[in-house]
Amino acid sequence: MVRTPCFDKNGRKKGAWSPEEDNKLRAYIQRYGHWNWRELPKFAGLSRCGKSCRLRWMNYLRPNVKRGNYTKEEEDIIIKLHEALGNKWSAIAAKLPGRTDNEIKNHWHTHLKKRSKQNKSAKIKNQSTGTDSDRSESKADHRERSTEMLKCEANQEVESDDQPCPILESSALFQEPSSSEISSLSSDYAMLSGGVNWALEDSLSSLDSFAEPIENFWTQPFLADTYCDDENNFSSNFVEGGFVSPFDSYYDDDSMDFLSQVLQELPKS
DNA sequence: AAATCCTGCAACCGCCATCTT
DNA sequence: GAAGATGGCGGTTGCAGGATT
Repeated sequence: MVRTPCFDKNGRKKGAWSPEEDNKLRAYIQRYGHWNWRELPKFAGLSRCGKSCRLRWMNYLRPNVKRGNYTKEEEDIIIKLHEALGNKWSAIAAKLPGRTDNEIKNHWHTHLKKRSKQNKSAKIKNQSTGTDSDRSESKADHRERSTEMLKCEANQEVESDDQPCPILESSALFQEPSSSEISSLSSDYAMLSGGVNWALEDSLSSLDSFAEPIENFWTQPFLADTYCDDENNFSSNFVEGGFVSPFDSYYDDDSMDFLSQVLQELPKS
């Protein structure tokens, strides 16, 4: 399901990421943050382009990225937001904590696009005839729709077992920084994650072999700016009893208003 | 069992916006 | 204000694995 690794003319690797590369990137960003995506691969010991590193981090490695198993609520929100915003995947992703724009885009194209079309056409039919629209649909349409409905039902069953908490709960308790804010927060995650140490320990040994000393002019200003205040304490903005504070909302008021508006418009189930 | 088709998703590419010099 | 550098976004592609023939 992934591209086979290869090298471009500059000798930079392309294609699927190996676990070792993941570990290196994760360990580096957790330690130093991503101060410059273009330069980062050099310092992290990766033969990748900066864009590739950024994408890998944003879509796969960064903390709190939810994977798979979209809830019905999430799907409804995506459809609603897509109606309102169009293909503004990053804007849509900003309203769905833990979901990346790429993932939402993929999910839209593979699952929701069809469903959205069907909803729209059903609405139009209902408006034009005012009667049961199912009778007029073709066999092929019906089969397609039935399959989709079965899929939805199956998903819901799984979700009810595994993920009882819908999006509302995650919004309130599982605050996710926007992609731009991740930039400055990633380093804090690194320092604060504590129990969630990922493969840091494993990777640091290899990291040390190439990493410049801490006095390196690239890293030092970054560390000073983002990790600590003048007293070498962690920034009080992010620390609360050793965790990222849930009370500093990563969303502005407009975002939250918009989201609650969308949620209110969802049909009560 | 083999061949072909289909699906899902990770990753790449090119463009545009913003920032820096 | 211009030019270059960088980050971010959306569209698209490549490919593994499952489904179907």
